Amino acid sequence: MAELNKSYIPEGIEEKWYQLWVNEGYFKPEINPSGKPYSIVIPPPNVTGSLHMGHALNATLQDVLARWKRMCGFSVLWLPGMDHAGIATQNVVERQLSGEKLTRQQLGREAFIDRVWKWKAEYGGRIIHQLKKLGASCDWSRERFTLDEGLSKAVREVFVRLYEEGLIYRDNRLINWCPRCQTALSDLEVEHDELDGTLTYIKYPFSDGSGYLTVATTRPETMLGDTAVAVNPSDARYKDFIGKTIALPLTDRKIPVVPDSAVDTAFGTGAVKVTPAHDFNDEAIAKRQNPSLPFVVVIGKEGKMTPDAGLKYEGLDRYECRKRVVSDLKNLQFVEKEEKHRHAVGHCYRCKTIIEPMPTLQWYVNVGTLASDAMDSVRSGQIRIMPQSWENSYFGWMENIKDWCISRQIWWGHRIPVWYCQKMQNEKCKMKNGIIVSRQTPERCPFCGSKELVQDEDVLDTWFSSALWPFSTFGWPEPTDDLKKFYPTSVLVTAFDILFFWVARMIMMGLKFMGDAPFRDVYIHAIIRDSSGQKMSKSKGNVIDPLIMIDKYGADAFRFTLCAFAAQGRDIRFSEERVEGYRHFVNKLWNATRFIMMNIKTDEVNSPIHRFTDSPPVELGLASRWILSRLAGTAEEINAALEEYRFNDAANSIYHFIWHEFCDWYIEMSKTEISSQKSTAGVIHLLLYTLETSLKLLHPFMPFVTEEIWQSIKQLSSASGGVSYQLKAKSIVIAEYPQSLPRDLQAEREMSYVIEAITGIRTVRSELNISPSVEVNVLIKTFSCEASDILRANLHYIKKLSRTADVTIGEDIKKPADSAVCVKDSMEVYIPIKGLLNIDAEIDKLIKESRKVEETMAFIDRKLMNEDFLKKAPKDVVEKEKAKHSELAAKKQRIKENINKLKASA
RNA sequence: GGGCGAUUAGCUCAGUGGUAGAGCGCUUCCUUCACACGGAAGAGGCCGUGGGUUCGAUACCCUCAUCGCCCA
Repeated sequence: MAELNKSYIPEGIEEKWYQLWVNEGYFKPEINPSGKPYSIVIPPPNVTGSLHMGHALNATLQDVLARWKRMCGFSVLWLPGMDHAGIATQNVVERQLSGEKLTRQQLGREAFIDRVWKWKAEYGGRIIHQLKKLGASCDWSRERFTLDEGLSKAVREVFVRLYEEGLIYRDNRLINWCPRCQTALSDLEVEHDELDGTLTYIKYPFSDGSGYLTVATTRPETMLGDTAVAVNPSDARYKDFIGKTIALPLTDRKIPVVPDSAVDTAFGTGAVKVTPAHDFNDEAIAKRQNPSLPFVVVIGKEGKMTPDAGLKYEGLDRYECRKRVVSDLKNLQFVEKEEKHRHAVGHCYRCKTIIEPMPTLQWYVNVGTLASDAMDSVRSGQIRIMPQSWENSYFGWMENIKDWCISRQIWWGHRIPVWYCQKMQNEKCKMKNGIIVSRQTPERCPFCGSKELVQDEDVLDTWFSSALWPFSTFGWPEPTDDLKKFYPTSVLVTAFDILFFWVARMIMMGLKFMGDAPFRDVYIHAIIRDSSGQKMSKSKGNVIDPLIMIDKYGADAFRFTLCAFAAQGRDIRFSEERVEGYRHFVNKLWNATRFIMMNIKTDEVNSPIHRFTDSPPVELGLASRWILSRLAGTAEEINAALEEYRFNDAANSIYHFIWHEFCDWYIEMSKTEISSQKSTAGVIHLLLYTLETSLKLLHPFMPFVTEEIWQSIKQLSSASGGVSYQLKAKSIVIAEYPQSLPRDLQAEREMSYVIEAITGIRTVRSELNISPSVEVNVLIKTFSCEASDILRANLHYIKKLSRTADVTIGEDIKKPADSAVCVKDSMEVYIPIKGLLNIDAEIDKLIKESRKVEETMAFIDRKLMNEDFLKKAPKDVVEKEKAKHSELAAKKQRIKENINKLKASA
């Protein structure tokens, strides 16, 4: 028989099979044309991105589901793609330009966009290649990009429809402005980090010279834009000051003291300066006043002070200005005191620059009804969020959702389909403010006919196009076959950090435009941290590169590790040792295969193919019946676990079966047949069948090694004439997933006697330090004739696996003098060793065991003596406790007898 | 400040209303004809604290402590 390498080496093998899978079209849903549809859209990674641990986990879990469902006969579509990551990509290319001492403004819009496309062609989409290395079974023929023509069409369609329904509007209000990226950001794109700051207490003198008020602020430079001081009308300290006027220091402005009940009387002095143009709370106060307070913009889009800040400060950076303002105020004796103060400051999520609230004209989506519909869909169970605990976060966010700012002042992205008529030649056009919103680029103004149209300079938030991903990728707004077949998708697999950014918005858009939720299940998986619990980040230098893991340990071991870790709800502490452990598992499987292959004698393997899928195979021996039943049990567990997204349970289940049942027991037992002179056809057949089925169960988790072994077995049928064991499927990818195999609980029960006997003997041998090469004689006293019968029938296994010569079995066996003993649940094992027995040590061992039994008995005694327990506990529980008690009593008695005998012989 | 989560073996983590499991590590023995990336046998845990519910709590509820996350 052809021999395999001594250990599994993934290099080369992974690429080879992946190529074949793609070439054969296995990842296309058409491979199972009549199957029920099962679809997943990948959370599109950034075009700038490269595979990190989060992606790897995310993709692995999706791939497990896709491969499993595909093998179950579903018509599986896992649709891959990327998003254009507007700000991030633009930043990357601008950085490249700055190396050439160029700015995008110098290049011009069109040339810049060309440049970005060129960049994408060259560097973008690295992650796609990396997903392939991981083994992702995506249908690459359907790969999409958010800036594709089709997806762009969908974006326009949605924008126009929402505008026509009045759900998209333009407004001038405060937004989060990133002075570095030079664009507006949505609330979600701002990260709040705690920083140590200073709370400066500033005296604001009344203009009538009657004293002063003190206000406290963390941003002294914004005082230049103050247009009021607000106090809580219920605050007795300040009631009388309402209506007075303040002479704002460092300026020549007079500003009023106004009442506002939202002012926190406990913060600072209870009087707050109001800078409507640079603070969201202040904006709200300003708008509540009647008439509303003026907005004075003192910080410009570059983060530098404007002329309105005063000649002295104009052009200064905002933080430079802060220093100057404080020192100037100090010189004028306006600073009362300074306190250290820790507070949250908003940062741009892309570049970490501190954001600046800024009044600008932007486009917004009114999310009110969209959000309430999206909440209903989860409340009604139309969408299941798993683990369910995330529903709280979902509802919490949706209930407090604010309108979504969707315009960005950048160039890379979907240009807003809005044109402004420059002429506004008639009333109708004036009424519309010359705003034209259109699916097609208009040639003339539909209202007044003017040809002077200017398109809005801005592009849409990347998430606006991502929100359409579950249907735009299927060809919407065209009524394509894919759309009909695969929408709604079956499940969305993602991490919680984009639950709001993306998931919530997809639900809103899906409900709105498809009339149905975009997916049935949302499975939220963990975030991966390093082994000390820190979030992995480039700046911390604690990033583990998945590709290095793959190179080092193979994709299979790496994937399996991720699955085994996947239970943890919120975070995973990744440890490389774990990957190494699972590489050992791959090797174990490999060697099990090797063992089987080495023992195939081609001229003997010619029994008819029997796949054991129908009736329990009664004609087989106990070990074979047992392994088939355990295989069936394992398949049951895995299918049930995957059905509920319990990836770790599924992984552990197959791991335990292959290593600790198949290898540790069945293969060891099979050696009795193989080493005998009898025909081995039967046992080889069973070994092959169990291996084949195990491979199929394992394949979604470890696609490569399972295919490699599958193909090796497959070669047998063609290469060696006599072997009739054949694999139906051309590739394991399209083999049938094992389900509903017959259990044989009787066999499992019987086998437990054999295992008990073998482990009992091994325990004694080990305790007595009997060399493995020495064969001993053993006596087994069983407590039932059933046990005796079964042990006798399987004596060959016992002898082989426990290295014993003579085994005497019976219910009335007497413990020989000078023998060591092991008391098990259904038998006692004696090994006579003349003269060599350390009687004191034996007695100590038994006393220790007896003590353990007594402790447990005492616990049960307490229960059984408790009348409340007997009265109130369920009957079966009481019965169980009673049975346990009498079992323990018997065991205790047996141990005692053994101790007495040992004492007598001493 | 609001909300959420975690706390179980040396480490990383599963888990269940009826005195606890895995992997790694550790100890002892074994290079037995698949595998030392292996085999066998072991040691190791008042299941964070204090209350409550219950016949019974590691598990359900509350308090506190520690750590972490999200949102302001």
